[in-house]
Amino acid sequence: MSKNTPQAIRGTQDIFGADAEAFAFVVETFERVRRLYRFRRVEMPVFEKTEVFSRAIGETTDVVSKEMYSFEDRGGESLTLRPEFTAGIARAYLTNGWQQHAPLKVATHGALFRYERPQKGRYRQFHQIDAEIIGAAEPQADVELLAMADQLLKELGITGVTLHLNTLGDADSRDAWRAALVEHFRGVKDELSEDSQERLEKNPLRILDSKDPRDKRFVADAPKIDAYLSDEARAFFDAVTSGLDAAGVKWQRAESLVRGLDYYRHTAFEFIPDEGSEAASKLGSQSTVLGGGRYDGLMESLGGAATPAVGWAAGIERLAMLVGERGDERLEIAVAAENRDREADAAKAVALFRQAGFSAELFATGSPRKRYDKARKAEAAMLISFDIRDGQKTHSLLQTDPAIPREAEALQLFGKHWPIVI
RNA sequence: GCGAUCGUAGCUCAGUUGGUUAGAGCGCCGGUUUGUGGUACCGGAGGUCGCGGGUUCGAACCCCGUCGAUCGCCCCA
Repeated sequence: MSKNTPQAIRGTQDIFGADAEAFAFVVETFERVRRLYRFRRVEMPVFEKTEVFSRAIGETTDVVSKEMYSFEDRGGESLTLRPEFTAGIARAYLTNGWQQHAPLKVATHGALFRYERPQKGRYRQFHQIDAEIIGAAEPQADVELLAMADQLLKELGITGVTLHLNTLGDADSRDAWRAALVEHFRGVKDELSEDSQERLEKNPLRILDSKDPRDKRFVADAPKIDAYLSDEARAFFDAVTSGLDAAGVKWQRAESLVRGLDYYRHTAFEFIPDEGSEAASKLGSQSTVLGGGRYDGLMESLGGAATPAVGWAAGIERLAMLVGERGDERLEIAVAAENRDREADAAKAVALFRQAGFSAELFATGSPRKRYDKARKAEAAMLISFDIRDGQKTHSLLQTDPAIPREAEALQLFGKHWPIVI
């Protein structure tokens, strides 16, 4: 590579080959499943006014305080490349009067941006699929959303991943629990890890899933959310779990699962690879493959009326790492021109096949005597060769197993123009 | 932001305690062989050894810096 060639931006990816096929498979499967659940497709802007994210996600979160790609446009307005979908969708809901469609089920996918150090399963420009139900207060909405996530993972063929489920309660429950946690950990502050001492001020809930052994001792006997749940919050969670059981969605309770963003209430969940599973090793140190929850307070933070909502998002790259190798689709027909004077015929044949809906590839460059071998390496279901031998135009056909559907049709089409010799 | 490992041909990698003009396989291009055949052989193109400085008679190799990649911490999808 010339030193004159600009390099790609750190943390961006040029996805190609098997990785690109796996990526496309994830998106295609998502599109199919979201139609099954009647989620409507939305397309969203890639950037928004910065305040859309800072107000919705929370000023003190890492995402807002240090990971946003923000810049001023020519009018001096602060804009930000979306670090997530939910805030932008909430803004669109309010801006466009989508209340008229409530309860509204929407789905989207695309690129997101976060300024972080890249590592396995983690990029500065990454991609997510996303599903939201807005304007639905009932636990059935949570159940439907989770059932869709569960079915998606199954249809992707992903195993060894389990739904971890928790409730953060309503606003009052969450605040009371938070206060109790702060009190509990403040008593042993000096013995906590440095990170957790900081978390005590910024985000005490996060101490619960600290990996540091110094913290784990105190996490075990920390106050549990269950003791602070209001009757309504408890009934809501019970309805979600029994709904999941009825829908056949396997789940496990994760009392210390909290989600990083400020707007979550009630249901919070993540799909996480089982420890020691193949999925876990494929993902490196990234664990969450799909995560989300209920965000009943978010619309108000953007100046809208209180609107209950639930949603989730999943990293396409992470899912793609779990779906395994997906090669290119098999070439149906390879056409070789083994003589320069047959190149026109070969090109014509390829055009005919393509117009009839067959995938076809032409091999008519480089040394004529090597074109057959090149065509052979394409491993097509059918190989047709044009040549001239002893002054006679010849056509040969090689078929390999398994045969393609419509094989007879392809042969007939070819036979209309050239005699076949087998 | 912090830490560890790594940068040699388009790709995967050799390269001895520092010692002539830097190598292989694959791929690419050409030629020969085979002639219903994924063969074999021959040849060719392609590298300021990431970049900059230092040590040395001499650096791909040692030292410093820098850029990049990978993996981990934090956090997250």
